[in-house]
Amino acid sequence: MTLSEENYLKSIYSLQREHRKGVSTNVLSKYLDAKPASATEMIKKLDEKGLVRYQPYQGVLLNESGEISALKIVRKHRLWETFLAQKLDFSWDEIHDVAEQLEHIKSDKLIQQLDKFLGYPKYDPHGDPIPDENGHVIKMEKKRVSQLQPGDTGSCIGVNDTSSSFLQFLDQQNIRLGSVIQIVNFQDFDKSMTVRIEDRELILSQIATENIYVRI
Amino acid sequence: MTLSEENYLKSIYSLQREHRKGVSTNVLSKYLDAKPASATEMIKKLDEKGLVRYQPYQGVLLNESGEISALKIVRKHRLWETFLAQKLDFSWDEIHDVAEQLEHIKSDKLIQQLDKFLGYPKYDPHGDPIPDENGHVIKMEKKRVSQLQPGDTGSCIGVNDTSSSFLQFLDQQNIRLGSVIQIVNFQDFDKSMTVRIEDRELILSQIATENIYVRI
DNA sequence: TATATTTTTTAGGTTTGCCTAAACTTTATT
DNA sequence: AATAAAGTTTAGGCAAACCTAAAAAATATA
Repeated sequence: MTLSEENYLKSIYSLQREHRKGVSTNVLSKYLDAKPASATEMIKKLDEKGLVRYQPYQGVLLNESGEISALKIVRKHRLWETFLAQKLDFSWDEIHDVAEQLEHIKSDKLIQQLDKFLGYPKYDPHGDPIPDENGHVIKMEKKRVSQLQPGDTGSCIGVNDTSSSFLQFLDQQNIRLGSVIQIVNFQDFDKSMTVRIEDRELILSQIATENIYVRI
Repeated sequence: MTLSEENYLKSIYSLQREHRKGVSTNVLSKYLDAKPASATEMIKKLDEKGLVRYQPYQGVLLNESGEISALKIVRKHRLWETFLAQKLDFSWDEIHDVAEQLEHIKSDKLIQQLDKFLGYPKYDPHGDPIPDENGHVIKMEKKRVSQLQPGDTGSCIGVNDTSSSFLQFLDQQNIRLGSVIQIVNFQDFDKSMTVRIEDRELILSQIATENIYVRI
């Protein structure tokens, strides 16, 4: 499997959660920062290889073998993220780009041994579950901070936006994995929230609250 | 720099030790398992980029900036080899292929942190010196076992042949980095040697003695 | 030295993955 | 329902890195 094929599979995997009826060419190409024509081309290739279900104009979804392949890449990505954070002291925002490269290294033994070396972690540094060797993932009940009510409390388990500017913002505000977030109140006019983290209060914009995941 | 360019640079670096007047298209293409025409093409590209000195029909050599680039790749390769051997329990013969992939990952911070994590090693698992950040390498006086005389003693610091069959043979014979090898005697008819390693004697063929490096 | 052999380069082709522009479908609007 | 807008596909190109076959240069041999 080529690097490009792997990237498309992983992208379709991420997008099909929110696009249950099919990931459109447009959405997929935007996600990958490519043109729609390129996406169409690759989708057709993956379809011929039997990794996706695709009807022209109707979007694309992974089939069973495509999902297995995608989960293998996700597993590698999350194990490498864990390695970078735990062993090499990478900060949240520095992790992504490098893991994106490392996930394409081809060696079963490498991943096995890395998993062992890290102590068989269940979650990556963003709080996302790491699929096991057979592609099984722990299902988690994630909520966005924006879905909480004043008075509710949750602990931070991950983010949606992984842009480095957002991750840097979180670092600056001392919001990290496991941080306990309590909703103090909600401003209707701009949908921002005042929250308490550790012993101080701060205001998070709507954009911010929609991009932080918590477990209650 | 593309993956292919990096592979060519690294290959020229390795080959120019033994081909001081210039690495020929033929030698280079064989080393990389490609056709001579492909090598010519890439050499011309590297020449245009100012990384090598090249005269048609006269072979190719790295110039200063090419050497710096090559040493950066060698540094990455050897650090990854060290990681695989020390932290992930890879055996000698399993290391090479994976390091070959890992060496192309682009991230200065990754290499810096990896170096630190490994405790700033000076030598890789094959006994080759790891260039520092500025491309400086420790020069070592390596000898082949075949160059020793009966009575001489050396400690194993590396190998020339890195084929997995040879590395497996060394594993089986318990010859590893740091093993102390003493020459017991030399058979003239087939140029094999009887050597003592730890507390037992064994016979090494000419091929074997030519492919094991020691420091005296 | 002339010729044969080997090595190297050039010319032209292939595949992968991207692109733009034009044609075609689907969806939204009036 | 007809038309406009948006999204998708097709057609034709391009660059990188490989290839084969033929031409050209260097080296070896008679």
